Amino acid sequence: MKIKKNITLADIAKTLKVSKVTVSKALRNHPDISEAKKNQVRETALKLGYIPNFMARNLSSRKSYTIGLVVPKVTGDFFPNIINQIYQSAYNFGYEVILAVSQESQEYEIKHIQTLLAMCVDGLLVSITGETTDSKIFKVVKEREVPLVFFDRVANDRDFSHVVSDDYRGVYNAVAHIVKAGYKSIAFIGGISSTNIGKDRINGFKKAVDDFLGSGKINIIEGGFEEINGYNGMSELAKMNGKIPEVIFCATYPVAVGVMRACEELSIKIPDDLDIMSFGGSTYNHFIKPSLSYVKQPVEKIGERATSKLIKHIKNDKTRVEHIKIPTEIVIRDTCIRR
Amino acid sequence: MKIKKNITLADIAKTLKVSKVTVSKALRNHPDISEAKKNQVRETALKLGYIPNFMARNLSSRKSYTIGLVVPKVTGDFFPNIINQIYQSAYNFGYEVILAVSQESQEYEIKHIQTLLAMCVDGLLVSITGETTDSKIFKVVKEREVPLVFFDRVANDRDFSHVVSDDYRGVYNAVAHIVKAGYKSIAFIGGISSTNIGKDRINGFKKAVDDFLGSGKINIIEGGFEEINGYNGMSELAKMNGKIPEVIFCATYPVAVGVMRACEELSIKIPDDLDIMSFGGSTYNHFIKPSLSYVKQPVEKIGERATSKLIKHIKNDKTRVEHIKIPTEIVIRDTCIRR
DNA sequence: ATAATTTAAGTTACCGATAAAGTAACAAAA
DNA sequence: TTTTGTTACTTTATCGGTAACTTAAATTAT
Repeated sequence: MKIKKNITLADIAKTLKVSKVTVSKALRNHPDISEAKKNQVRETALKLGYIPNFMARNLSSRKSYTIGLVVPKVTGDFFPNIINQIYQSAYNFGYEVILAVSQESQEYEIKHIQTLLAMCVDGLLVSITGETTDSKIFKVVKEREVPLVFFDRVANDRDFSHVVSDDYRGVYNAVAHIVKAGYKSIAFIGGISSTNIGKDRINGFKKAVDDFLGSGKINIIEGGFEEINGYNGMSELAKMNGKIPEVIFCATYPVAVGVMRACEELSIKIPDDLDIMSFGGSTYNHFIKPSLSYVKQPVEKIGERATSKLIKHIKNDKTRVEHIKIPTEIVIRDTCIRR
Repeated sequence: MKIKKNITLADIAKTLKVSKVTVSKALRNHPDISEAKKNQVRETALKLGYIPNFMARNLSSRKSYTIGLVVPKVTGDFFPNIINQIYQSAYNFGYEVILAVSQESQEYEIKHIQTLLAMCVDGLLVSITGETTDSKIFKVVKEREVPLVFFDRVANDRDFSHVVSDDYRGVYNAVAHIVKAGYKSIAFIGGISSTNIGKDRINGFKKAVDDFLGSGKINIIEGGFEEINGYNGMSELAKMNGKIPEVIFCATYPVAVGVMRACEELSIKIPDDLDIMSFGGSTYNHFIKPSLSYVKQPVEKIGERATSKLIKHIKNDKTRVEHIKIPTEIVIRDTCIRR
C-alpha cells in the first residue's frame, strides 16, 4: 500500500485541470472565480480531504490569524480563567491562540516570545513573569512592529497598550469597607512592589490606611504572590511582637491560603481572632471554612478587552495606545463582616 | 526614519558576501562550514538581531519541533498541572508546545486538530472532550502519519498509544480500603460510562463492591465530572428513599465539591453523617473542612510518559504502540478513617 | 606526479501557498 | 468600428528557508 501524501492545492488543481491559483482563489472566495468553479473546487477539496498548509500560507501572505499568548503560569484561578476567555474572544474574531507558559522565568519568556515571533503570530498578549525587568525583548517586538498588549502583569513600557484591573482602587475601596465595618488595624501581606500588581495593591492600601486610620497604622509585609509567601508573612507578623492586627489584607488568594495555614498552626481562629480579606477569589472559596470575603477581579472583562484591543492594533496601525483599568468589586462572605 | 524590515538569511549573507546557504548551514552548525566562518555568521546574526522564520524553515524541512497539545479545558486541577508537566518535558527534549483548548466541544476539537496539522506540528498529545465519539479526525491524523498519543481521556482506538492513570485499580483499591475501614455501604456519584475515565472508575467500583460487599450493594448514579453533577447526584440520592449510604465515592474532586454543597443544603454533616472519598485531589483540599481523602492521580508521570512516548513515535516510525497505565495512590485526610 | 579524497564553499530546485501582472473572450460604450 | 471594461482564468515571481547536488581548491594516497 502506498503512503498517502498530504493533499495540496496542486492536487486539487490537477484533478480539476485548472491552475493552482484558481484553486487558491476559489477556496478563499475570491471574486475572480465563478460560482460554478468555486463549487467544483470546494467539493473536490472536501473529497480529497484537503487541509491548507499554514506554513506556506503564512509565508506568502505574511498573516497567520494567530495570536501568541504568554502567561507566567497555568495554575491557580486567575490564569486558567483568563486563558479561557482569551481563547473564546479570539475565536470570535477568527483568530487562533498559541499559548506559551513562561513558568515565571524571564529566560523562558524571552525564548517563547522569540518562538512566537518566529511563528509569525499577528500579535502578542503578554502577562509578564515576576522576574521580568529587562525589556530588551519588547524592544525587538516593537522594532518588528508586531502589536502587543500586556494584561494583568504589565511591563513599565508606555509604548504598548495594556489592560489591568483597577488594583489601586480595588484595594482602596476594600480597606474603606473594612474600616467602615468597624476594624481599626489592618496589615497587608504579600505582593512585590517591583511588579505593577504588587505596587498598585500596596499603594492603594497605603493611601487608604493613611486616609482612614492615619499613616502611623500602615503595616506591610511584602512577599510574593504564592501560598508560601502568605505563610511566611503571617509567621513573621506573629513573631514580631505578639500583637496581631484585626484584619489581614492579602495580595492574592493563594497568599490568603498561606496565611490561613500559618494561623492554623498558631491556633489563631478565623474570623474570631483575626479577619482576612484577599485580592482575587477562588473556585473553591465557597467550600473553605470560613469562606473569605475578597476583591473580585474582572477576569472575563480583562481577557475580552485585551484581546479586542490587540486585534484592533493588528487590523489598524493607527489604533492608539491605551492603558485600560477595569473596576473590581467587593464580595462579602464570612470574613470582615463585623458591624 | 525608515521602517526596519525583518532580518533574513539573505541580509546576513549580503553583509558577509557569502551565499544564503552558507549562512543557513553555519547557523545550523553544519559540518560543511569552517569554524571561522561559523563564528562570523553567528556574530553578524546576533548583531543584526536575526530571528529565523519558522514558517519558511518548517515549510522546507517538514519539521517544526513543535507538538500540539489538545485539552478539553484549562480549569480545575488536573489539566493545568499536566500542561505544566508536558511543557517541561517537551522543553527538555527541545520541543515547543502549542496548546489548544477544545472547551469540551467536539467541533472545536476537530477544528483545533486541523489547525495544528495545518501548522505542521510533529506530533499531537490529545485528551478528548466528553462528547467525542466520532473518530473521523483521528483517521485523518493516521493517514497523514502524524504521531499522536492520547492521555487521560483517551479515544477507543488501539492504533494510537495512550497514557492513563490506572483508574480501575485505583477505585478498586480505594473501595477495598473503605471496606477495610469498616464501612458497609458505598455509593458512586458522577462519571459517564461512555468515556474511558468514567467507565474504568465505575467498573473498578462495581467489581470492588461485588467482591467485598456483594453485588446487591452496587449503587451508582452516573453523571458528568463537574460540581453540578455532584450536586445533582447527591440531591437525587437523598430524594430516593431517605436512607443514604455511609460513604460516597466521587468520580472527580469537583463532583465531591458538588456533593458537599448539596449536603450543606440538606444538613448532612461530613464526615459525621456521611463520608466522602474522591478520585483526584485539589490544591485547595488542604483548606477545605473536612479535607477529603482521595485517590491521587500520577499527574506528573502521565505528562512525562505521554510526552516522551510521543517523541519516540516522532523520532522513530517503528516505535510500537503502547497502552500505559500508571498506578495511583490513596491519600487519607479527614474522611473515611473510621476503625 | 597523478589520482582520489576531503574541505568549504556555491548553485539549483523546491516546500505550498499568495500577490501581482498578464491574457483571452466577450460585452458595453463612445 | 474602435475603445474600454469585465469576467474568469493563467503565468510568473516571491515569501525565507532547506535538501541535494555541484564545484574549486587543498590535502592525502598511490
